[in-house]
Amino acid sequence: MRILIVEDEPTLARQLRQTLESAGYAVDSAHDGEEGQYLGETEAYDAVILDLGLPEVDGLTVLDRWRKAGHKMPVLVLTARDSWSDKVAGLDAGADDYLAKPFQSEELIARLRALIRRASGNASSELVAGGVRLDTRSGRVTLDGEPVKMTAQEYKLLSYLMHHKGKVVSRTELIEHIYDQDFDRDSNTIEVFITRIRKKLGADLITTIRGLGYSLQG
Amino acid sequence: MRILIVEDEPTLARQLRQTLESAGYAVDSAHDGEEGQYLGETEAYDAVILDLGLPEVDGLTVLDRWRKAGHKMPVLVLTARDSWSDKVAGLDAGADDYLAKPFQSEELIARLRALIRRASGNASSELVAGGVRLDTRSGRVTLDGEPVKMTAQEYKLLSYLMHHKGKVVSRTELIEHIYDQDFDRDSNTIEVFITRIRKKLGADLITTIRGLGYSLQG
DNA sequence: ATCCTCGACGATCAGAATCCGCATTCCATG
DNA sequence: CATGGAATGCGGATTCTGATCGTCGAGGAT
Repeated sequence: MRILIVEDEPTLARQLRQTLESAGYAVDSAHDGEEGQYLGETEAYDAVILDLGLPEVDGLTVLDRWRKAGHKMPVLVLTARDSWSDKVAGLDAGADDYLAKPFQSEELIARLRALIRRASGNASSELVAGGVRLDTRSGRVTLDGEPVKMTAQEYKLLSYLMHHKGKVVSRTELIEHIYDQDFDRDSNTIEVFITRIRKKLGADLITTIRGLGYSLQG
Repeated sequence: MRILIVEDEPTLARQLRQTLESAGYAVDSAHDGEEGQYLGETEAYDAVILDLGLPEVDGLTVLDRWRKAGHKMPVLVLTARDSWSDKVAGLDAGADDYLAKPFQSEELIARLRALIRRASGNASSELVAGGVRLDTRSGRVTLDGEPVKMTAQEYKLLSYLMHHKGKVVSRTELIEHIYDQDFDRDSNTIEVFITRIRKKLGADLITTIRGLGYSLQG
């Protein structure tokens, strides 16, 4: 999953990035509203963390423009503590959740997870396909009840597929959602990791649709 | 389906081509207005993506000339962000849709699909003929409810026929819309694929009109 | 009018060429 | 040492080509 952070304050931005990366997300960050708006329009994110107090273009404006342009990705808004009006305005402008600063990283991660889950239309934090279960809270994967050890990258790939069960996911889409901005687009890593996942979880789990991409059975 | 890209900026042009090709379109590209105009007049496209800011001949001029010459293919105009006047002028000159740069590839594909669908007079993204259903979004085909596996080329051919249900489609037309510029025009591939499609979906679906081409029942 | 013949066009098949995905190995990094 | 990413060769699926076969229909002969 790939996240965009729009936050001008360098310390907080760095801290956020670290938290998210160690939770297994691919992270891009923007330091002002303009850059944030641009990235949000251009790149494919599974969620955005948006600070409302920004230089150049205000956070609310950015959010509003995204929504008007038809971008539907979940947005988690960061507000100053007890800034009730900000919160209301944010929800009005189309925020999906909000969090008052300061906050604990666990809470951020939890909310983010919930956001992404809701966006993909899943009710529980446990995703199931065939004999495979993936718990997004603990990051554990089991096959027929037996725990399976996954590496970070394998997990990300599998998780994205399971979030989009039934849909045909192109290689490009996978690359866009698993890696951040600068990544060599013609490389066969995706194939390699698909192979590795199949080796661990069985060959039937992931179906290849030749020329289009991969798909997980509903 | 075959698309013409008229875009002078090499990076964007390449990126567009890649996106479209991986979505299964045949792509030609022109790097300035003159070339674009020529191709648009000469070749048969199912849609055109036209950047307004072009060297040599301006995009609007090109569009205007096409329309005056009676070319009716759907045109998706790319405008600079918030360039309201461009948008208005574009729509005046006969653009069918517009998209502000920058944009996400997914959105481009979605709009293109909508454009082509509208042009062929279909309301939904699902095309039906006899017991055969084709969903242009997911790229799946079913016969009497049963999913049928189609190869990329078979799918393209079928899709074109279904978009032009009832009309008699000549072999030349099929070649022009399924392959891009450089393709050997005297080859019997079309016949081969027609045979294969009939084998998968039943012989009655596609009628041969001797000397003219093929046709799908309304 | 009916039948026959011939030519043109379309259908089908088999094999060649090509493309695409897969596995494996290797190297870099931390 | 474990992991992630790059390079390579293999193998099967897909596409294309060329050859052959079948069929339709025009037009002439009866």
